Amino acid sequence: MIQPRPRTIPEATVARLAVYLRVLTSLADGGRTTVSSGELASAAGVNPAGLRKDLSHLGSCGVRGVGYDVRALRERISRVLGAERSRACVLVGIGNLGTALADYAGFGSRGFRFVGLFDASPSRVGQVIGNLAVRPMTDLEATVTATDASIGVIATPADVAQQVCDRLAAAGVRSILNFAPVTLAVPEGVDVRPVDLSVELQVLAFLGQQRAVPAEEVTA
Amino acid sequence: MIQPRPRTIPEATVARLAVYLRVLTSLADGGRTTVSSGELASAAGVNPAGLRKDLSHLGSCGVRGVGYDVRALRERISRVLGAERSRACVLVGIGNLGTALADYAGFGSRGFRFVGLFDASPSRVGQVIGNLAVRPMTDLEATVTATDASIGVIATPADVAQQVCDRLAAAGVRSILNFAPVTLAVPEGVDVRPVDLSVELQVLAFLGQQRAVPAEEVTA
DNA sequence: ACGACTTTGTTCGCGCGTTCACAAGCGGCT
DNA sequence: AGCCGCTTGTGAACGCGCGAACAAAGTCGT
Repeated sequence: MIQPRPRTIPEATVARLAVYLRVLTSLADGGRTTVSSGELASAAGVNPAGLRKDLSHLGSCGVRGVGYDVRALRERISRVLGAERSRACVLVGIGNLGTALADYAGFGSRGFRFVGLFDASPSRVGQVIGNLAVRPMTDLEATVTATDASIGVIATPADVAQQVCDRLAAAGVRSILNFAPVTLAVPEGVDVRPVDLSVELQVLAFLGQQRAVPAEEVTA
Repeated sequence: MIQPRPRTIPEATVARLAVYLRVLTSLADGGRTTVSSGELASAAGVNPAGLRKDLSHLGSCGVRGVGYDVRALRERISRVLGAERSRACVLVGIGNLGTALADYAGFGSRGFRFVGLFDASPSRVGQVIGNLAVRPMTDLEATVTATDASIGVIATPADVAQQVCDRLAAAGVRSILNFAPVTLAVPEGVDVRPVDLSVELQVLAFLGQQRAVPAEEVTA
């Protein structure tokens, strides 16, 4: 009875689990103690059957005829995602976006804590955000090593993102969240998750325009 | 010769097309005139065959034995995505994140222009970002109507995001990019694209942790 | 205590997206 | 002009994720 579950959870499911976790926390704050899959699915914007399948990946935790215990489910998802252990993150590029990220309280409650903020501009160095002072780029490697940070966030201009990425990877960071509008090249064993705001907007715009034209198609 | 192509492009392909567009622009700026699929795929971080299939959705545009003409391909993708026409966007919530979005020059070059910045806080109203002044929330509907804005960006705190969303939808906005960590409910015909930074971080952290444990699995 | 209702957990079938592999086509060289 | 090598475009197989339908199970009412 060592490994009752397959150990592999689809990436799409993981992303949804994080959403469920958010919704469950909100429900718990509202005083709810149990939820049905239908209700939770509606709150998360997904299909009820899919939600149950997602939850089945982490073993049975619901009660038939009743639903899920909000607190217990939250606890279990939190454990599976590893959100209970605090993860050290470093953030490079303290512009408006970097400041927003450093300031965002939502990270702390999800198990992420910034242990270093870095910027190349001397005018930014020394500035305090949250309860952390911005440090010069020269301190990057030492901080990563000292804090054993496993996650790096890149919020720099595009033209320096690759070299920042190289330094992070060389320092031992294995996971990188990249907000710069470039595709990063990384060595084997490091994964990058790109978040490109222009891409998001363009997809959105395209879907909107595609939804608008079918009238023309009918005329053909 | 009315509709030589199927008219429907998979959403995943659209997202990648936006990336190709970015890479092509970068290549054009570097003076390149032609690229092979392999080269472009490597620069975009995807499989060469997949890239060719993606490109095939918009008709043949490459030359066999040579590759793709950088400028022509860029032009065609740009046209398909509708990036040539300027789209009016409104942005609600001018905190650090909102300021970062309003300031980001990359949107303009991709066919998006902000026509209104809104914030509930009187202290923010009047502040000028880019070349636009922040306006009070009361002006929201009038601005959307007057500019025929089709895209709304929500960068507000979570607790007001839903009501902002409702107002945008009621005013005629059909596409919404949501940075607030909540799942928005929208009427039929409106689509929302959520960008939740906590979710991104959690997925990244989970993949990293999942990659770290298989050693334990070997012992079993 | 028994029956019926509610809700979970799972299994099946479908459609999509991705990947590999091959044929067609074009340029360059002789 | 003809051949060769390179690259595109497409067809087919594979795998995965998604959605719907069914059986198990537990609770509430009588």
